[in-house]
Amino acid sequence: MDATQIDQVRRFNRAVTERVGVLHDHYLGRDRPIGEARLLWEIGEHGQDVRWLRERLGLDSGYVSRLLRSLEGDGLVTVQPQPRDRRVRTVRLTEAGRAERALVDRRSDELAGSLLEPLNAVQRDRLVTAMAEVNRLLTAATVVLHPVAPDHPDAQYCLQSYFGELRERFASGFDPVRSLLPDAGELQSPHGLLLVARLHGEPVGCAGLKLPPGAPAEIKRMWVAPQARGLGLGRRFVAELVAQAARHGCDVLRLDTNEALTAAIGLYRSCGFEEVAAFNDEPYAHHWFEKRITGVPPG
Amino acid sequence: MDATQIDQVRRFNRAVTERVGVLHDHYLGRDRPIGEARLLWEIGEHGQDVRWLRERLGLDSGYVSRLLRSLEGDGLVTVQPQPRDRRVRTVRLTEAGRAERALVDRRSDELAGSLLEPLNAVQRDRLVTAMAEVNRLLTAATVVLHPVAPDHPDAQYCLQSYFGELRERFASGFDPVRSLLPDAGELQSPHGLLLVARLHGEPVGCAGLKLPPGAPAEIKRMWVAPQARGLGLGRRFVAELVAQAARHGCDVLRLDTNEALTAAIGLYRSCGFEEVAAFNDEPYAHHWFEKRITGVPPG
DNA sequence: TCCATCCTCTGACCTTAGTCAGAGGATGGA
DNA sequence: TCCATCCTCTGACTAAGGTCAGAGGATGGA
Repeated sequence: MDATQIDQVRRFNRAVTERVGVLHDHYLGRDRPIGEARLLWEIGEHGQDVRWLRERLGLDSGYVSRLLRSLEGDGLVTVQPQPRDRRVRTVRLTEAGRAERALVDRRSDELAGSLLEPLNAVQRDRLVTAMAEVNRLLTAATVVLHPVAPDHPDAQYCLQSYFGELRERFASGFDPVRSLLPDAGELQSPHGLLLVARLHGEPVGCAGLKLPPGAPAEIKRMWVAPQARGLGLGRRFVAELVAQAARHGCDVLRLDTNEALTAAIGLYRSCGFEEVAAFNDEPYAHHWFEKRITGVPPG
Repeated sequence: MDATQIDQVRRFNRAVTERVGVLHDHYLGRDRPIGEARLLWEIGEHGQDVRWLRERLGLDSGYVSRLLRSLEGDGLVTVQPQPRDRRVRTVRLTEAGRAERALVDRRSDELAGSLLEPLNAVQRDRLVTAMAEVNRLLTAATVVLHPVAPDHPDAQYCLQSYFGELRERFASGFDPVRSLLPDAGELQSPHGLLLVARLHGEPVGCAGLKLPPGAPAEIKRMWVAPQARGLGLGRRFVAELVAQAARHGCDVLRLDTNEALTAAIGLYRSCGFEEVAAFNDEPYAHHWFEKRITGVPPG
């Protein structure tokens, strides 16, 4: 990360917060405070529980309540107790609220249009392409990795999704019972660890590391949610597990994988893993890989 | 401008205002309101007049005054009358103010770093490249074109810069008196027009159009400031002048140019101009171009 | 020298965007 | 049935970020 890069990022931040930011508020907040406009937007076509809105926008309950009273006063929303749990209240847009939301929507379109409008076709294409790239990489940078216990709900969600996907993709199907699965204890300190990747708090991937004493460390159960693919998350998991294994004094990292997982195989190769003879009798494995990790620089 | 593009721009706006915006405030406003932090930043190392600051940040004079009193109270700035005009007041950073500004600077670096930090080297390169592209094109989209009178200060600034540049670049030098220069009246309605391009209010280019009755329209005095090159501004000028000429019922647009202006010659060719025989005896011209503009679609 | 204009400042006022403490109804498990 | 807990709401309060009108000194041209 050199100074030129930092500098470019700063120029970008300045340009974007000034231009997009100012326009954003200008277009969205034309006749109501942007707090209300955002709330109106998040309520959506089908309504939402108040507590979901609070969570989503990260606002104080008293404040949301006041914003809702204001929208209610303008006849844009109705608030009613949820039938199933009458402590919770559900907000729904009225006809007028729907129209108002459509207006906000149209203004967002106008804002986007005002950025593209002065440009010619070639420039527009380039701008949109570059924006998509920035988006993708900012999203990638927003993903955080945390070690969790294998029985944590987020871990369970990832592992179940992982098994489900293996079932679909393996030619032979997949039955966890037949596989050499590390049990919950094996992916916990001190026998190993399990990382979960989260994007905006939602789990979007996992990767386990087995650290058997006196034997090479082993990557297990690496999975990336479909919506988080293309962000370089697999590579980041591998880099992190390499660093963790090195920290535990391992000098070899290995793994087994199924021939159906072509993207994963490509990833391992490009991360410097080399194919070796079978080192276990995992019935679902077709390929075994190994990488020497001593002296691997971190990052 | 199709719906997919609009959609991508909206996704970009959302991602960037949320992520960069939130981080921005978080880093900048850690111990003082961001209004003050911005002001501190804009004062800069060498001080600024109060009225320049007001202009630059687009703030009310009373508000700026109050912010300055607050910074003054914290011992970060001193405000003194400007010697040349004692109505104007000049703000300067104190030693403490300089230190505080350096802190803001460091935090901006941190913010930029926090966006890059989770990425690997390849991703960082790509992100920085894409940000530069977005920056460039957003800047291009921020440039506005306006018709002005040739004696307007902004027009004069551009024309003088243009002549100065010709003097340097032409092998034979350049003396306005020897050239077939359209006089001020010729680039004004109804005999023609002069466009000035502005970026954040600063003039960054000009382009004139002569509309002689019964003769082809002619492009004159097209110039783009060095800091605004690479934004497609020349092409935009040409497109706008084509549209204007067409609106005045012209079906042919022509121009002459000097062999030293290779970028301009390339631009004219790629805009569909074709080289023709000399149609005037401009002493500084080596190439004459012409373009049929009837039925040219706008934009 | 006078007067209109310019620049800055102050006081009064406002909205937005919150925070915090506690009231009060609804729920669910003991 | 009771009680702790959950969810929402209200009232009281705060800071930030302004706007507006007018005061008052400085300036410059007639």
